[in-house]
Amino acid sequence: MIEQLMEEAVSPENWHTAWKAVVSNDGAPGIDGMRCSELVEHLQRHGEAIRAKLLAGRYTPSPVLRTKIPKPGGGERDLGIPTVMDRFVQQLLLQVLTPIYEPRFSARSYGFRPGRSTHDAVRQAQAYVKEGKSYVIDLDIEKFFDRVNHNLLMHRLRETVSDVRVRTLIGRYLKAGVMVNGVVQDNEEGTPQGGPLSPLLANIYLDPLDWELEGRGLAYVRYADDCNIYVGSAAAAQRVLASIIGWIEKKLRLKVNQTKSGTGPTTGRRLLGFSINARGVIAIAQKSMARFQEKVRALWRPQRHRGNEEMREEWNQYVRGWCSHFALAEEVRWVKRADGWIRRHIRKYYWQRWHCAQGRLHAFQRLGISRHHWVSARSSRGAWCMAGSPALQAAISVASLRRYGYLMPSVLLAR
DNA sequence: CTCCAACGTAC
RNA sequence: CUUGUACGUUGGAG
Ligand SMILES: Nc1ncnc2c1ncn2[C@H]1C[C@H](O)[C@@H](COP(=O)(O)OP(=O)(O)OP(=O)(O)O)O1
Repeated sequence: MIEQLMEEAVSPENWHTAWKAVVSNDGAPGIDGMRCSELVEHLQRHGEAIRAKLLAGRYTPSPVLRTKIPKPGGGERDLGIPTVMDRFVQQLLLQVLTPIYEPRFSARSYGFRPGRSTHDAVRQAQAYVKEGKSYVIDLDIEKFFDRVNHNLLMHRLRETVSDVRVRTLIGRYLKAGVMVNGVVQDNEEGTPQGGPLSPLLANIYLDPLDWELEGRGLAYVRYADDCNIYVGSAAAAQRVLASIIGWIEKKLRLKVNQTKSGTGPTTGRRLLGFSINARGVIAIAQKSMARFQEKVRALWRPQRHRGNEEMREEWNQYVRGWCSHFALAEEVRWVKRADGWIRRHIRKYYWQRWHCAQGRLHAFQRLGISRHHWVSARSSRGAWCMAGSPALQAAISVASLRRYGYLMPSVLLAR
């Protein structure tokens, strides 16, 4: 059964879902310039030949296309974009390897895994803090995907994947090379940032780290290369940090990113866009909040070709998505509670761009919301906006977020 | 539960 | 012409 993994990979059903996945992503072409929309035709024409090559273990992937994108924190990310065909083949492998590896992975690993979310990871971290482990060792690996060691990874794969064709194909993908400015270069390490299989390979590569941490009885969560270990004291944190860095460099042959990694109280350190204080309250991390504010300002900048209704719609869909992720944070929960309360008392809501502080003040006073729960007119300028679904829920004062630690609900006039 | 579209976040 | 995995929100077809 496990000997015929490649047969399973090229089965009609797997073939079809892999094709669906690549086409629905609708990503950019690789070095051959073939678009996702052209994949259907290509598979109809060469599908059988490709299937035969895969089964014979004679398929050779193309190099990936090097594209640079800016990272949120500054710096550049080197993407490696495989051709649409190679993304399809990797998708075939991903779909058969995932059910094999999923049950073997640690329960504390959350990144890139089906059925596991950032929320699950943060809630687990919160549980640790509530147990009194309010110091964290935050480990981040330097250029993680780009530095994955081929030999080590292939050894890992040998332990669980018996089908040689699958293993050699993965090996070829790792060594497929990159095209930079039209010139193909060899690569001796790394798995491409942009390969459908890369996230799974990354988890396979870091799997021993999970077992090492669990073996040491440490309380931790891991999301891709971002590993957070929770301990009860600053001294323990320092001790564990040094020891784990050594282990990672020796056993995993990876460098720990010294600038991103460190130890400290959980308050002020960020985990997946959140921060957790000593009492276990989850808040929006400063960096994520800053990004949000930046985006809000851009969204609200008046533009000629953009009408008011259009702006409002754009804003609503952005905030809906944003709030769905940060719904775990206390600030957003507070707004939602306030919204429920406001809904019960007011039928009509109003969307406004510029401040109208007096009107709001009166509205709040009529509603019995006390003064310290809202913002001064000075700090609110230009920053009032509506949160949530088109039906509206509450307004948020971006300017006051950090000062008060909560999102401010605001209510408004009739339409 | 599967699939389609739009959008958001994490890495 | 910005790739990938995963999760989530809204809407739609079964
Ligand atoms: N947009 C993306 N597309 C594809 N892969 C990504 C993307 N973002 C992150 N990854 C993958 C590849 C990264 O090696 C890995 C960890 O991300 P991240 O820690 O942000 O950067 P990095 O480890 O490559 O560099 P560094 O940590 O040194 O800044 O997750």
